[in-house]
Amino acid sequence: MSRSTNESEDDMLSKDQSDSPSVDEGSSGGGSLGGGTVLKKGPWTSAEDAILVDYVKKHGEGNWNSVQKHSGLFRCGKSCRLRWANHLRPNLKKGAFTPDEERLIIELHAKLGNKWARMAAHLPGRTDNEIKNYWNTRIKRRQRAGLPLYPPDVCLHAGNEGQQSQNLGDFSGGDSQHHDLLQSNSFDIPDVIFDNFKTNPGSLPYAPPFPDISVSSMLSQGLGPTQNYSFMTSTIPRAKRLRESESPFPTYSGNVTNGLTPFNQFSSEISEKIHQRPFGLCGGFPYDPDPMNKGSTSFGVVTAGSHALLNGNFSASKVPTGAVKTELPSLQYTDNDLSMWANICPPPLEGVETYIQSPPPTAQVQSDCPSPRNSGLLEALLHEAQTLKSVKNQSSEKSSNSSVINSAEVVDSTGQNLCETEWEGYGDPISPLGRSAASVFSECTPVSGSSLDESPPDKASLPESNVKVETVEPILSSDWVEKDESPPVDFSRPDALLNADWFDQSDCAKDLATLLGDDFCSEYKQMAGGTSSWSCQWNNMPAVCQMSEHP
DNA sequence: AATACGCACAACCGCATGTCG
DNA sequence: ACGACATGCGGTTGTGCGTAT
Repeated sequence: MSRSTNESEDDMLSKDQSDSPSVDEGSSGGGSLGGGTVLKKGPWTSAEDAILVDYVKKHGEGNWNSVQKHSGLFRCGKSCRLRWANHLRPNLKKGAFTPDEERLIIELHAKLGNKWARMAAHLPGRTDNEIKNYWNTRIKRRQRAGLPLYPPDVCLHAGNEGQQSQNLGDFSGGDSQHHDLLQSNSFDIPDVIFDNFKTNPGSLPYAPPFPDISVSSMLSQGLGPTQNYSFMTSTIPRAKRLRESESPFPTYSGNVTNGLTPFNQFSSEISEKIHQRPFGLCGGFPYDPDPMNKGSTSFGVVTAGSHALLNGNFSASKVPTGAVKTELPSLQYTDNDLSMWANICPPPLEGVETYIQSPPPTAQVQSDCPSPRNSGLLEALLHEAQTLKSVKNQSSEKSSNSSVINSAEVVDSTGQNLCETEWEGYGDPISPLGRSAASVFSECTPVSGSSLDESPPDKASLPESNVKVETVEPILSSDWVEKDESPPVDFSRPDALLNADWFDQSDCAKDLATLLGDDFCSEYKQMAGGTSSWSCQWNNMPAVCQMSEHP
């Protein structure tokens, strides 16, 4: 931002002032108005800026097309508006982004996706173009380095922050909000959430045991789980954020104690975002809903913005059927994409096993399931929660991992990819929520080293064939770590699959490891071995989506 | 010193949306 | 309801600078 075209523009100034602007059709070319007037294009000169500023002072913003008429500027209204908004507008903040701003951008992008204008609304003095440029260069850098787009703690915060922010009002009108965000210096998870979760240590960290109640009714009644509804955010343990403290991203250690209820915040946003971002609260993440992209391909759904690309884990064998954009964080589904949900939505509650065993879900379950398309994101959440709940119930009814093994065997016998089905059990691959666990892994993998942006990926040096799950030390619970006991398989945890014996031995495990990336494994190993705080995080995790008010 | 490359930035373009007659 | 117009937004491209080779 420090760069200014004015210096070079000044050189052009004399020329532009002496020459008719209409003939400036140099390298930048020129446009023409209907009347035959050739509109100038390319860099703005100081003189033009002055003219535009003067015009705005006199006439105010707006009526950009009349600028050319009244001010003599040979610029189209669009160009004038852009110039004003990005450079001439008062209170514009110039210079590099501060760490706080960078952090906020990341947070906002995690929430909003490529909604630069909305993000800019949270960054006083910054323009959408600035933010966009910053982000684009940033993702290029990270993409090149094979790093996840978001710092792990951002993944953790994103949903929560989004929830919090909703109580502060709509984004569009949320000047107060972004001030709060900036001033509070607190993107941390409210401690109240963690405290709450301590009372529910057995609850699913990312598998919300939603009660069988209508989400829409919850919305309509304005009630819902309060502090415990932090579903996706809590999938990223705090330990990751601790690691993040070593990153160039500032670590926000303050506590958000605004007394707001995340669910209320969330729910208030749902209706607004359902259509534009069916991915939902965490849909801002450019996560691939399907960690392996298999669901996408198998159902012919293009998951634009698949982060597999960004992570360098993209498999050529899984090229989506459509055009793949290298970056579409907002992951907005097309109607076609959404329409698929109705066909792949597993039945609630008891349907998981059936769902897992069933070959193509398309022919399966749909009737009872409120599809995200039909009923909105929250219903999708509910659906997933129910699915997860079923999984958990199964795993608890039987011995810790037998149910999944059975499911896996069944699936294997049907020829369906175990990994796919297993992950589907945690979320529809195409569902906007399907990213819940796996995509978090791929996206929010903690990054060791001192720089998230610069540190090269470890995975690059690891041959895929060497990816063995047993090399990945499962996230350890501090209890049995100290006791040197074999940990029970807790399928409520994303790493449970890696810990399970079946996983070690299955071919799909290798596939999964390959698809998730070696960094997934190695970093989990790092987490397990590098810090015990990670293991503690699961125990202290907020009861994701657990509604204490609705046991 | 010359070149290639990456980065940051500015600006343009196309499309979507809103407003008004 | 419809079309024209204005505006906003996001994606993309062009350009200059700094740095590495």
